[in-house]
Amino acid sequence: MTNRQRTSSPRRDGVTTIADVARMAGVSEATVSRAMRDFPQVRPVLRERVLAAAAELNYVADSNASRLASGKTRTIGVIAPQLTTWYVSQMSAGLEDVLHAAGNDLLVSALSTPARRQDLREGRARFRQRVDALVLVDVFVGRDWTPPPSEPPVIVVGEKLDSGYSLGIDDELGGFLATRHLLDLGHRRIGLVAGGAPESDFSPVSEFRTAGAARALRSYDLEPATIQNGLFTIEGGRAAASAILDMSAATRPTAIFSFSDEMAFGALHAIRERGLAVPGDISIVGFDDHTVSESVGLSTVRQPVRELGRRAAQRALLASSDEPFGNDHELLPIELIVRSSTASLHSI
Amino acid sequence: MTNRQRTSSPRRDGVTTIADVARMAGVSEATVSRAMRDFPQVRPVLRERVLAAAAELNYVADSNASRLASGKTRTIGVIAPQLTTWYVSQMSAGLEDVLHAAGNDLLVSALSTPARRQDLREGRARFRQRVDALVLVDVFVGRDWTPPPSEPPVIVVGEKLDSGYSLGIDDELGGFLATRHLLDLGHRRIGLVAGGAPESDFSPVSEFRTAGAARALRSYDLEPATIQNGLFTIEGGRAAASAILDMSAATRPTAIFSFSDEMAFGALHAIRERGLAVPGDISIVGFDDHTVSESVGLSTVRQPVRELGRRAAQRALLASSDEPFGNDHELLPIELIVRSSTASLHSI
DNA sequence: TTGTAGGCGTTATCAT
DNA sequence: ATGATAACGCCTACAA
Repeated sequence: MTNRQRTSSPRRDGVTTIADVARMAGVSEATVSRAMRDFPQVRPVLRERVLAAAAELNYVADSNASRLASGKTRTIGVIAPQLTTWYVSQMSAGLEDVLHAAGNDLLVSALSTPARRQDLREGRARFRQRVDALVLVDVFVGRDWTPPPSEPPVIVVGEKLDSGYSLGIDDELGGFLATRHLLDLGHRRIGLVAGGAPESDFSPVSEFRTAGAARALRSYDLEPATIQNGLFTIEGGRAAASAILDMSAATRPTAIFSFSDEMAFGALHAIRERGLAVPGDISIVGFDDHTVSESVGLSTVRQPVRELGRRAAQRALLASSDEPFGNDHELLPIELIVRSSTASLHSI
Repeated sequence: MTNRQRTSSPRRDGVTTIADVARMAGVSEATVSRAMRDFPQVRPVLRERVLAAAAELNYVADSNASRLASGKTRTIGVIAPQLTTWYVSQMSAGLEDVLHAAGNDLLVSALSTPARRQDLREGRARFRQRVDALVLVDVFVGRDWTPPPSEPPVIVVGEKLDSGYSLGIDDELGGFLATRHLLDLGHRRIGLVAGGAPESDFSPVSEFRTAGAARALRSYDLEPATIQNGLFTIEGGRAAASAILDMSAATRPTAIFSFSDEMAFGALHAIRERGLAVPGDISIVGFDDHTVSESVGLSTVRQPVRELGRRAAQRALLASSDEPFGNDHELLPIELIVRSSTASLHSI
């Protein structure tokens, strides 16, 4: 006997369900479901009636229920080491730009410890089964990594993957451009402020920028005067610059290439603290084109971070659909921006 | 006849369900559910067996299903006008700090248009039925606003609500402190760079900071020399400062109080573009203590943004539980930080 | 074009 | 302490 006559009022306080709308519109739940999702086959009359009823009742589909039933979450997750860096916040904004337009949500998480990174590698990711795709920003999984099959598709930003989808910029080229700029200005002793987690080695990003710098220097038969780890933080940049400024006058660089603008801000601080002038006493070029860089006149290599976020989102959306998942590494263009923090060595 | 014998293999590719674990551990689904959630009543032996099976099968509960069944999403949403500001990214980091520790997720969204703000006011919020609580950052709903009953509980950051829970800082005091600092240095013509959306009036934040500035000025029988809208962006700050610098020498302020550090960065740029020096020709004090402010020597009023985020998260968690929802406005301390962008008028 | 009804995977209620 | 089993609210074959 199937007369389990549904209690007509929703159990939970005042939340209207699809059944309420169906009743009010005088159609079946299926029709409501279809009408709400703009399925073409519903007759305009009915669609109208359903929409009106839904509006009247202030109805929205319970996303958990839809997800359970459909198997799609309409949610993309983003994971980054820290949420406070300029880079990550630009990236998130770019992601949100397109995800929101596509009716998807953005779930964010910081990946603080290396242990958690390990989890990720092994398929115990944070957002497992909660997202249709995962965007990894500056979480360096290793280029040979392949997401476990139990995981949602992954888009990696900032590292080139052998297989799978990744995107970023040409870091080697960026390192080359920044360094050549300094060489063109006559600098021959150039210090590098690289970045990476304290326990780990440098990040792949740093590796490539360093390689690019080395390539530029090689044409003059030179090597970096020093390489410091600035941890990609302002404070780290300051410490790194301090160490550089502590070098003896004979070996101290006349120019610094900082692998992020934020580290360059810290370096500028250290330099000024010592009463030195930029670019009078020392030149400095950054990387990113941080929103503040123009204001402080920092020469830098601009990368289109927000656009990177948008592309990543588009790719994530694609990956979350049934589309066959492409395998490639997309590169966005970068550009050297010369401002007032770099000057000819001879003009000093 | 109820012999709808469950197909024993999961329908979707390779995803293990609670049934798989139950079978492997030789217990019921209910026990698996309880063991996984650390319910006290499960015998240690069984718990072990379940956990082992779960680990073996790499099982994690499908969150949509749990949510549907339990009615709790274990997710908090945050909505802000833009995601790229320093303030919002600090806030998000603070939220994530505590949410993650509590096993909750963070859903983020930008609230770009005023229309959407209207939606929010009327209970058509973006994350309706997707989150256990909503944190509104700098989304000014009006102090008399009360969330519609159909909505999740709301925590408002940056605006004091008559009823409901809100938190922030004493903006009036902040405005007072910054302005008194300039007055103490001998400045008498002080320009304000306020903020607010282009179409709307100033934000409540700006209102209060302006009021604080006015109070400080009043003790000298003064008024602001000018008030410009810098839109809380770097570029807006630059434009606002330009407008101020265009004033005739007789009326041009000798000091600027910018309602955010980011606008101050833009202002610094505008000032230096004209070949003017800070603080030699003009003093400037900001608001926030942006991460970069120390590097550029900007005097400012520090507010503990990340901590604000943490508190908001704690409150959101509380609100999402069954706890009765407190009604108050929590204020966090602020502090004037004097650096090198402000100097005595007479030392010029 | 619309309705019927059987899942989706988990939690919660009730027995035992 | 454990096990059945009915929700939870929606979607999607399939039938009409």
